[in-house]
Amino acid sequence: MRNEERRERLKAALLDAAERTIAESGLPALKARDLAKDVGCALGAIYTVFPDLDALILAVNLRTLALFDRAITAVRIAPEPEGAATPAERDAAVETLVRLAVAYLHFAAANPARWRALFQHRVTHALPDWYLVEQVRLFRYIEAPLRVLRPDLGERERALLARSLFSATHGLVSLGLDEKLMVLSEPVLRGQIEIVVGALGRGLAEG
Amino acid sequence: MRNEERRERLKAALLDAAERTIAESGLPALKARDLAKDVGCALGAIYTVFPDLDALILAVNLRTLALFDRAITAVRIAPEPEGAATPAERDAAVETLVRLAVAYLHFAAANPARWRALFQHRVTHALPDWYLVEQVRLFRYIEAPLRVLRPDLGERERALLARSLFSATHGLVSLGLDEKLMVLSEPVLRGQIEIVVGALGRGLAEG
DNA sequence: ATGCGATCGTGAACAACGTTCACGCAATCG
DNA sequence: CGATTGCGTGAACGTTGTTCACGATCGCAT
Repeated sequence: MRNEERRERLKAALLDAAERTIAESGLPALKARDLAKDVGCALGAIYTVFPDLDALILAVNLRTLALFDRAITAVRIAPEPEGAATPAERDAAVETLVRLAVAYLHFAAANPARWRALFQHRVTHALPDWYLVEQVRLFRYIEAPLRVLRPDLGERERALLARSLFSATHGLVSLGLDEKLMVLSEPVLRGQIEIVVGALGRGLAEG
Repeated sequence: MRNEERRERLKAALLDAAERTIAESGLPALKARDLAKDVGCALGAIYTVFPDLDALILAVNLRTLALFDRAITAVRIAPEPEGAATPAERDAAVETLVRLAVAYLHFAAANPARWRALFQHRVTHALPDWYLVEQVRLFRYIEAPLRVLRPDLGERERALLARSLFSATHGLVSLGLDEKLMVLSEPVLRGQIEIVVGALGRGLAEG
C-alpha cells in the first residue's frame, strides 16, 4: 500500500513539527491549526493519524523520554561491590546518586520546554502501557546505587525508595526552575542538589 | 456607598463559589459561565470585580495557603537548644522536619483539588507581592530545625536549603499523589516521607 | 481507454471557552 | 419630574479542539 507510507510520512511530519513547536514555544503554544499549516496538511488530516492532540503530545513526550534515556545512560556509574560494601564504596554509591540527580537537572535545564511538557500535560484517559514501561525503566538506574547503600531492602521496597528519590530530585529541579517560586540559576540549583541528595544518600546508608 | 458593599458581596460570593467548584471538581472545572450561574449574576459581572479568572484563582489559592498555614502551625516544634545541640536535640530537630513534611502530605491528601490548584495554575503575569510573601513565610517553619542541624550556615544559605527541603518534600507528595505515575496510598507515602526526610535530616547533621 | 466504486483528505461547521462592550435600566441630582 | 450618570447585562467576538458531509483521487474491472 502506497497509502500506508503516506500516513507514516504525515505522522512523522506532525511529530517533528509538534516537537519543534513544544521545544521552541512550550506545550501551550501547540495549536491544531498552526500544526496543520506547518506540515502543509488539512486540519482534519491530523485526526486521521492521531485520535486527538493528547495522543500526539504523548508521542512527543515519548521522544523526550528517549532523549533523557540517552542522557542518563551517559552518567558514570560506580561499579557494584560484591559482598558487603566498604565505606569508600558507599561513598561512591552516594556520588553516583548525586551524579544521576545532577544529570536530571542538566537535562531539564538544557531542554526546558520539552521537559516541562512531560509534566504539564495532564492526561484525561488512562496512560498507555508503553509510557509506564519507559518510566519504570528509568527508575532502574537509581536502584543500583541503592542496592549498595541499603542491601537489607527487598526488591519491592527498593523500587519504591528509588521512586521516592526520583520524586525528591524532581521536586528540587521542578520548583527550582519554575517561575512560580523564585527561579534559581543552574549552578546554585546544582549546589543544592549536591547538598540534599548527598545528605540523603549518607543518611540512608547509616539508617 | 451602597454600591461598594454590593461589589464586596459579589466578590465574596464568587470566591466562595469558585473555591467550592475547585475543591469539588478541580481547577479545570472552573468555568466563567457556570460561576455566573452559581452566584446568580451575569457573565460580565465577574469582570467587574476581577480583571480575569486568573486573578480569581489566585485569590482562591491565597485562601488555600491560609488554610495550610493553620495546618502547619499545629505541628509540634521541638524547642531550639541554646548553644551546641546534643545528639538528642539533633534527633528532635530531624523529627520536627519529618513532622512538617508529613503535615504537608496530610494537607495535600485532605484537600487534593485545592492543593493541586496551587500548582496547576500557570501564571502568565507576574505574581503579586502578597503571594510571594506568603510563600516565604511558610518556608520559615523549616528554617528553625535547620538552625539546629546546621548552625554553621548563614541566613541566606539556610533559607535556600529550607526552600530545597520543601521542594524535595513537595516532589514526594506531588508525584506520590499524582495519577501520572502510579498513585501511592497515604500510609505508604507517609512511610516514604519518614524514610527520605529522616535520612535527609540525619545526613545534613553529620555533613 | 473508460467508467465506476471505494477511499481518504478537506475545510467549513460546531460546541465550548475566556473576554469584551454597546445597550438599557435604575438610581441620583438639579 | 426629567436629565444624567453609572453599572450590570448578555449577545457577540476571537480562539480553541474536534467532527463530518462532501468531493477529489485512486484502483480495478470491463
